[in-house]
Amino acid sequence: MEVNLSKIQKIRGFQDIYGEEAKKYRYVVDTFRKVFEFYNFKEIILPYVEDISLFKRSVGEATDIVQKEMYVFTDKGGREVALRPEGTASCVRAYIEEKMYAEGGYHKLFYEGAMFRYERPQAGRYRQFHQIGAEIFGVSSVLADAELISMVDNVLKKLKINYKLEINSLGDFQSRKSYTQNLVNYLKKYENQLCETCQKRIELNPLRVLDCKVPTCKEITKEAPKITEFLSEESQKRFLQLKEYLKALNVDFIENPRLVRGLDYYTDTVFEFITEEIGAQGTVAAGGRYDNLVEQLGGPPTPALGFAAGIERLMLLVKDLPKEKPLITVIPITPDYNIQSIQLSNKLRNINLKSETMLKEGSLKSMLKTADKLKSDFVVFVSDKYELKDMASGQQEIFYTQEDLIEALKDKI
RNA sequence: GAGGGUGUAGCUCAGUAGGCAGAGCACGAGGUUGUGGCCCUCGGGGUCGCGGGUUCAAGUCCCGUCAUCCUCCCCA
Repeated sequence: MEVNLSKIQKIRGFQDIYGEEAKKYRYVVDTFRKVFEFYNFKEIILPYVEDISLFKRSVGEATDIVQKEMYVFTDKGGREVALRPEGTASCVRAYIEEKMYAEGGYHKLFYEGAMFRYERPQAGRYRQFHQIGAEIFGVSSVLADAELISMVDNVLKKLKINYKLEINSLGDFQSRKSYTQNLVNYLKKYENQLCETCQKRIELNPLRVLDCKVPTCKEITKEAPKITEFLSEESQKRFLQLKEYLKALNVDFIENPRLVRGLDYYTDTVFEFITEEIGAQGTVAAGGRYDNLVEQLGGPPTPALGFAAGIERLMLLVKDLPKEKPLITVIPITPDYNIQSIQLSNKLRNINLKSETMLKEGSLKSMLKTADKLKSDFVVFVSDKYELKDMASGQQEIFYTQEDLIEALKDKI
């Protein structure tokens, strides 16, 4: 078998992120991390591979994620494992496994990294994609819901992107159950008018029918019972309070009674930050409360909530990146000045100036051209003197000592 | 899983009716023997995504396949 190395390419739905894109990635992530820090969230670094049943039991056996999108394999020890398709499940598992509940108080955690879902790639969707998210364990107060949503709102504002926030309440387990029953009864009356997928949804995931884009389905669900009518008194109170807190925090939101989320574990608060600027995959961040999940996965009853943001989708919306430090490129006029040049570069770096030594040898003309390609803001020609060139204006100044040169540079930067 | 668009130089793309593989930009050298961007000259670069078929002859027509983009489904 002949193998042509030149033809190896990245596999479908995976990507190399480099250059400007890598900067955007870093910018999005760093913006979140800074805000997390001020909200006193602590980082948790989670495994990429988990026992497959973790996702079956949390995300939901019936969901598409579990049914058809997981990267599953058997390891050499015969374990059925999966590349994580989302972060909350692992985070909950860790919370229980590390017995964080025993430490008292409550826990605010954040994570970041790759997730894997075997789907057809399209705009803003990859098979390996990246999320950054946060979870709060051990708090039932609506204050937590409000602060979490407001925190995401803050980050998106810092990133200067256009979005809208939709919120809804799915109610507690009981109200969700009685609502679902009512909805199913209603939908059954119109079953043969619904689209094919919605007909299946009646059994599998009736709430999702509310989200259907098919016009006839929309028409039918318009008159359907609304979840808000089925909320328990407690859930209603919570939802009212959430809205009050959000207003107090100057967070603009839209109430969307049709908003349901795809994952099984949500209770009460759900929210979605949506944009219309990146095509069909408009959700950039989403989350909600999941008060039963910790217990479901074998931990003590623990109220919890969280969110996750799609880094690639946010990258599509980020327009301008923060300004970078100006670049000073040091060019030895002949190889005789190589040593002086590398020493000068080092000196500049040690005083926190960004410096590049011209590593490509050639005519002075070609070196200067390369310096231009590297987007140098300044060039220093090193000979028996130092000539500082401002690349934008083309003006040059001569210095006879490195000290004088550095003083002049400091003034300009 | 279903539907549609696109694969020709590093990049963006042209390639008419099947008849020698092209342009612009980028890259390299020179014009300017110590100075980038503008201009001029010259130059290096291609398994035309891959495999098969039709034909005297295929980038062009046919079949398959892979990749990519977009849409549905679903999700961040």
